[in-house]
Amino acid sequence: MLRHDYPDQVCSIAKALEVVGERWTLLIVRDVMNGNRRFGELQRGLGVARNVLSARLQRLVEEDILERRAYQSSPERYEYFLTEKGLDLWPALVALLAWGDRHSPEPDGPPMLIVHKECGGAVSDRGVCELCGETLHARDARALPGPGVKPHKPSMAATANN
Amino acid sequence: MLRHDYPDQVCSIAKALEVVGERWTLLIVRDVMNGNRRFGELQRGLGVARNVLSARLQRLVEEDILERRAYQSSPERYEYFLTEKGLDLWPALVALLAWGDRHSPEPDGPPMLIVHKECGGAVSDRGVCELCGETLHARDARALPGPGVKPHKPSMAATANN
DNA sequence: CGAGTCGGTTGCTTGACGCAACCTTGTGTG
DNA sequence: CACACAAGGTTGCGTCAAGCAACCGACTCG
Repeated sequence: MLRHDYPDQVCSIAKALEVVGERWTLLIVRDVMNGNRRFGELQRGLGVARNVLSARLQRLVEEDILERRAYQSSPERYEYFLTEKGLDLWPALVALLAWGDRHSPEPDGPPMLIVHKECGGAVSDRGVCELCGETLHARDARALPGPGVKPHKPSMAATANN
Repeated sequence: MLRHDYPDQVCSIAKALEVVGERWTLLIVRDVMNGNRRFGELQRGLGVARNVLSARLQRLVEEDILERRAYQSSPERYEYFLTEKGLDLWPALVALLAWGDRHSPEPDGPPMLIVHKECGGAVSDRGVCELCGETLHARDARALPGPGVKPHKPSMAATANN
């Protein structure tokens, strides 16, 4: 994505896409939601160029979608966590995931499942638990590897905690 | 966005973004949903470069998200309509719209409102009517200019029919 | 004391995007 | 009949973001 702004667009969809519409950004948010918090983890998991990942993380921190916290000093090492604003992207991610599952299905089934932590029910494209009917948020759900998953990427199974 | 694919990513979010994650694509879908069906309308409304719009429309037709229909011949002129697959992006657009509204609010209120056609109720970030509680789809809702709207872009008020 | 880890940065190359000009088929205007 | 204009693109070119590999500083481990 070149210039990441959409001038002359007053719509909130456009404003949202100015931030999260850049290449890799939404996938970074997804990975952090799934528990990949460190630069190296994200880089290996996504296969994104390191300089691009660096730029995205910086932008996401600036936009208050991620928070950078040191988890050790000397040398300083950092982890990235989702803020409330970042966690709030969950419904959009769930909607995109459901769309992808519906319209370009894997032969063996979806590679990633979202389930309600509390009752284990599947989560609908609207982020609603299909078992108990509750409207869920990021912290209420968990990602699991689905039947269509290929090997090597266990990170998908992690929990969305902050 | 450079190469629009995300190799090594088996997740359905990544697959969805391979198609609709390109710059302009989701805004084109939004505009078509709002009744802008022609090349010139889309180009003027979005301010996108004509060659890029051309490429996006072609890709969207290939991906079965849009359908290209002639509305006259000699000279042949075309309109673009959403397929079921395209209409099915509605929940994702609504989620992004709601996120944008919540986290980068306009001083005068949201520039675009989504309402349930049948009862006029506001639509939540999950695409659910807040008045009657129904879970909605693209055809059940309509976009209206909101209080924060600036002049010149009446197209937002059009109806989502196919 | 050399290799590896972590979290980046730097420099170079590639290719998507923005812009303006042009094209084709047709209508309307003097 | 010439000319302007509309619609729906296509073409060519310059620029800037993305991809890639190499490097760096601080520290640990064998």
